[in-house]
Parts: sequence; C-alpha cells; structure tokens
Amino acid sequence: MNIGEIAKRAGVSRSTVSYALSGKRPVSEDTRQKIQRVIDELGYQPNASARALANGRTNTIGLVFPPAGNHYTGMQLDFIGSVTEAAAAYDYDVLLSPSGADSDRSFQRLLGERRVDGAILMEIRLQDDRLDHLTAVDFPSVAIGRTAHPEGGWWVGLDHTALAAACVHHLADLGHRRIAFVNRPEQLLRAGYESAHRGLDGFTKAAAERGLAVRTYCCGDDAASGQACLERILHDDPATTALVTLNEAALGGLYRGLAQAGRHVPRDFSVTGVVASRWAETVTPQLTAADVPAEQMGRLAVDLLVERLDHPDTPARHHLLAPPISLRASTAPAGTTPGDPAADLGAPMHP
Amino acid sequence: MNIGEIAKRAGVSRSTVSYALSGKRPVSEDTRQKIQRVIDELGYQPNASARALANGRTNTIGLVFPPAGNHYTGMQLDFIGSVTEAAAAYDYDVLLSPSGADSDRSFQRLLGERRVDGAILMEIRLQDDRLDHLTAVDFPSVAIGRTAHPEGGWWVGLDHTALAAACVHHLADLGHRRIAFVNRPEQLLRAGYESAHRGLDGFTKAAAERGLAVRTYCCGDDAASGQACLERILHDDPATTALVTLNEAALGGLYRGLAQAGRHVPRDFSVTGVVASRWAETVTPQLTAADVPAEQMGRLAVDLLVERLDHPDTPARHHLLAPPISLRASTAPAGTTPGDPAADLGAPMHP
DNA sequence: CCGATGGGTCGAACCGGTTCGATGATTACA
DNA sequence: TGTAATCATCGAACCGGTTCGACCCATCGG
Repeated sequence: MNIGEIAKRAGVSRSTVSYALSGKRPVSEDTRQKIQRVIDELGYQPNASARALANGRTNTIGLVFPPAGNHYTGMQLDFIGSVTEAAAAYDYDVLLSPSGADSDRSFQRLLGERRVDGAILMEIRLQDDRLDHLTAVDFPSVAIGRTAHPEGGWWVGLDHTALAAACVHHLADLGHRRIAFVNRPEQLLRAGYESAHRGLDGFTKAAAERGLAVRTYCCGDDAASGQACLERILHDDPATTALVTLNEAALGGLYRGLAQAGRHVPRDFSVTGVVASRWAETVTPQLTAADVPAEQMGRLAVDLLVERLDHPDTPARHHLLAPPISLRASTAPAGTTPGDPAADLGAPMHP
Repeated sequence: MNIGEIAKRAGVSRSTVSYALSGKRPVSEDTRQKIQRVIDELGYQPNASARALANGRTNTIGLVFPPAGNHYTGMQLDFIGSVTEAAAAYDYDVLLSPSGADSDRSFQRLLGERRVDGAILMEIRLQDDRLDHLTAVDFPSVAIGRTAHPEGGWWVGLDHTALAAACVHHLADLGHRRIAFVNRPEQLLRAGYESAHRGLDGFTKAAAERGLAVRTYCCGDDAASGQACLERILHDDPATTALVTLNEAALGGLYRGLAQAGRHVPRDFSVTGVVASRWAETVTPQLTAADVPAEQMGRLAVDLLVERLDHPDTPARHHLLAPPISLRASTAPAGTTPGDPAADLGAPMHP
C-alpha cells in the first residue's frame, strides 16, 4: 500500500520506484514495466500528505468566500463551480474556506498550516485586510474583484463603474429622467464591498453627467427585501420610471413590487442592471443587463494563480472585464404606449 | 518556522513541544509557558501535511458533486455552503471534487491519495457506482440522497416520493383533474438520479390513486427550456390546469410560458412542486411548494460523517426528511373566478 | 533508608514520500 | 586493453510532525 511495498514486490529500491513514477531520472524500460505491473496489480496511489510534505507543495488552492451571514448569490456558485473545474484541469484541488476576516481561524489555517499553495479570494472590499495580509507575507493569491488600489496586484475584476454607467446611459438614451439605484445590502456597502461602491459610483457620476434625478437604495439579498425596496422607491418618488440594480437576489422581489404597484415592465417602468445572465433570463420580462461573466472570471483567476505559482517572479497581471449590455426585454423608451404584447414576454427587444 | 526551531528557542526537545501543544502527556507549567511565548512570538503553526502524514488523518472532508455539464442549481449552492460551515464547526476543511463517475480521476485522487478522511456525495443515483465503490472499500462517506437500496447506509435524504405525492393531493383537493409533471432533464432521469425517479414515482402513483389525467415531461435546467416545456404541455393537452415541478431552474421559464399563453397563475393554472424556499419566494406569484431544506441537509450530512469518523463502529444511521408544503400563492381551486387581485401578487393565500 | 510511584523530559523511530551522492555495470573511445 | 563517460540503481538523509520507551528526579510509604 506504500512505496516501500511496491519496491519490495518489484525487487527494486524505493527511490527507483519514485523515479519510475516521476521520470526525473532515467529508469530502464524493463524495471519500469515491472514496477508498473505491481502498481496496477495493487492499485497503488502515492499518499498525498507524504508527497506534499516532501516537496513542499500541496497541489491544492484555497477558495476563500465570506460566511453565509449574507445569503449566497447565484454568482458565487458560478465562481465556485468554474474555479473548481479550471483548477482540476491544472491538477489542482480546491479547498473551500468560509472565511471572512483576516483574523478568522479558518483563514489562518489555510496559510499558516500550509494547506494550500495559493488562494483565490472572492467578495473583495476596497480596503481588504485579508488581501493586505496576503501581499504583506507575499503569499500567492489572486483576487476576484479589486481593491481601491489594485496597482501591482493579481486580480480579475469587473468594471462595475463602467457597467453601472452603461446602464444609466442606456436608460437616459431611452428618455428616462428619474431613476433609482438598487444596491446590495447596506451592511455590505458599509463594509466596503467593491461592487457596491464602484457600482454606486458609476451610477451616480453617469446620472450627474446626464442630468438625471436619482435616488439610491440599499436592499437585502432576498425577494422580500426587493419588494419592500421597490415600495420605498415609488413612495419616495412616484415619478420614477426606471431602476438599475446590482442585486441579483432582490430582482424577483423588485419585479413583484412593480406588478403590485400596477407598473408594467417595460411599458411603464424599465429595469436594468448588472446580473448573471442565468438570472436575467429567469425573470419575465427578461432583464436587459450587463451579464456578469462569472465562469470566465473563475477560469481567469485560476489561470493567473497557476501562472503565479509556476513562475514566482512573473510581474503581476490582471484582467478587467466590461461585458456589453445584453438587450433583452425589460427596458423601453420612457412614456411609450403599449406595443405588441408579445414583446413583453421574453421576445428580444431588438431582434 | 518548524517545530524544531521552536524547540531550540525554548530550550526543550521537539517532543516536548509536541506534547505541550497536544496535551497528550503532562508538561510542567513553566515549560508550557516558555514554549507558548516562543510560539506566539514567531507565530508558529504546525504544518498540516506533516501532521496529516504522522497521524493518518487530514482533517479534511471531500464534497463530491457532478461536473457542470448540467447547470448548477441553487440547491447545490446551499449544500456547498452549509456543508462547508458545518464542517468548519468541527474543525474540518472541505475539499471540492467536481467528479461524476466512479472512474473519474479527481474522484480516485480523493480516495487513493488519502486527501480526505471522509466524503459527502451529492446528486445520488438509484444505482450509484461511486457509492457502491465507497461501501465496498469501506470508506467513510455520507450521501445526500439515497439509492434504490439505502438499507444499512449512511445518508440524509428527502422523501421525494412523499413530497411529489403531497403536491398531487394538494392539487387534487383543489379540484384539478388534468395535471402535468415537469421533471429534471431527461439525461438525468436516464442516468438514474434519485430525485427525478422518486419524484416521478410519487407523482404517478398519487395521480393514479386520485384518478387524475397526467402527462409527464423532462425539462432542461434553464428558463428557456422551462418556457418550451410549458408550450408542449399546453399543446399536448390544452385542458391541463396545473403542474408539479422538481425543476428549480426551469421555474421562471414555466411562469413565462404560462403568461405568454395567457394563463393567469393561480386563477387559470396552478403551479406547485419541490423547490428551495429561496426560489419559491422569488417568483410571482410566490410558489406553493415543499421547501427543500438544503441547509439542514448539509448540516446533518456533516454531523453523520463526523460521527462515523469519530466512532468507526457505530451502526449506520440516516435522516429522511419530508417537509410540509408551504402554502403561498401559486395554487387555487380549479375553475375559480378571479378574486381579490392583490392575492395574485405575493400575499399569502392562506394567511 | 530503600524501593515503588509517577511527573517531566529526552532521544529515536516512524509516517510515506523525494532527492542527492555514490556505486556498479556498460559502452565509447583512445 | 585501459580509462572515461554514461546509464541504471541503491542507500541514506530529509520534509515536519507524533509517539513510544527510557531515563532522571522527587515524593511517598513501609
């Protein structure tokens, strides 16, 4: 069951078995076959812990995501899935760490106990102490998201500023003058989550540029909060005709609130935002939105991390993504009259 | 940085440091403090690989889920999250394995290379070769789901048969006579996924019992498929007045299809099924459904696995859950006339 | 005063791999 | 035919922990 056993049965030394397996030194064809036969027969596989101890690498990467205090969003699932798959392609395993704070025990274990060779961090904050710590100790890591000062860092991010701005321009082009912004929960905004901040920023600046009347809201990550938020929006300014949201999980609630208030989407009210396409296509009418390319981001993060692990001296690299807005069916010119009713039900707005 | 370094600086032997940390043999208060001071000063944490090698346990559990060929569903995310958190409470880490088949390399690595002490399997099939293999080699594992012959196994499952039947009875009680069943994708049904089979079974039997006219469908895990599926349902039997679904991801598409066909939910058409509550509450009107308690299931699975790891000779245990149907707003008596319009928009049907 | 008891510590072996330097057997070339 | 170069293999050390047996020294009981 261990390498010594294989060696004994094959009539060679342990080191020869090791070399036969790794190919780091030549082994005669004869002995190689003899060893391989024994291995096949016994179904031997080298012990991962022993190997990790000997050569100082675990062949595992850590995936750090915040605890479930806040609900998981669909995007996080996509990240987890795509990171796991991309890592498998490089022969890396993925260790999940439900860690938030720098001081978190689970987070410390990943690093201090050397369970992983590198880490990928999700849910980045503008000031991120985890990331500061990692760069301070020069631990190989890649962030999905970027801090306030991402220069010289390894990350793959989404240009939330530009995307939110694009949403505003889209609405402004359609003639909307009074629009609302539905952000992630206030707790996350206060904690400094970058998507919440940059998205808000992009929205505010673009709206100012276009001279729009705006109101911004924070909203819990669930349907009930979305519905409540929409009620507040219409209560605060009944003349609002459109909204931009970053909040996937609230989307269904926002739609419900609109229906309850008797506002038809998109005839009376336009909705857009930054949302994974899977969700955008789930609601009716389908959401015109900047589709978050979560799978691609996970893949890219793994690519970067593996490169950093393989070539420790490579200068830092990053990817900043800004996918275009996918035109679906949830936005329409302000103040239009009802058109073909079929257009409300999922048919693309611009075929 | 290693235990020898600590020993040297504290002026003791390596074994003494080890005993001071583990408490497996008495160490004088004096030396304990001296050692602790050095450890704090240097921020020492024992190397996980070395420890795993020495005492034969990695303190890691594997979470095996199928590759992304089929889209991830919200339920899977809930499992991943709750398993990770529950494991952390027991001081276990979670290693993700995107593995499907028994022969999968990634799956073999988990076991053969001893990367994990035990495993939790998701997406169980009635005949599950992975599970057969694990029980054959007596590898500690717990299934989320149950096979055709779950006797003597470790698992936590959902009673899909009973839940689907409950949905049928609920609809029959409301007077529906022609109902449809929307299952997971055909590919999964053919592969023997237990939820698809047992759900279908429970549906069919209960419908026969109640003398209902039924049609059953498989449906892809996405909104577009849901919409297409609903079109087929109404095409095949326009007199259908209700459906039961197991397919979370198709739900939005089913609703869209109904709206497009001019069927109002729940006035003209009732919808129910087995779905995580988060999703049931996202759609409008909110779905009357058996809420899948994914978080609880993940927690229970970890509890069982840890018990099995700690007491290898405990007889097998399991949990079979059958949550009640949560009455929301998507079902109504067959052939009713429109009631208070507010009832359509998310207010609970039975307050 | 002596032997038994036991708390505290140490050295050595071990877990299961990898890797370095050395050795013996071939082959190549002078 | 002797010697250098090459190839294949081996033994030993090492990675960083844990654990067993032995030892020393106090304390206690008879």
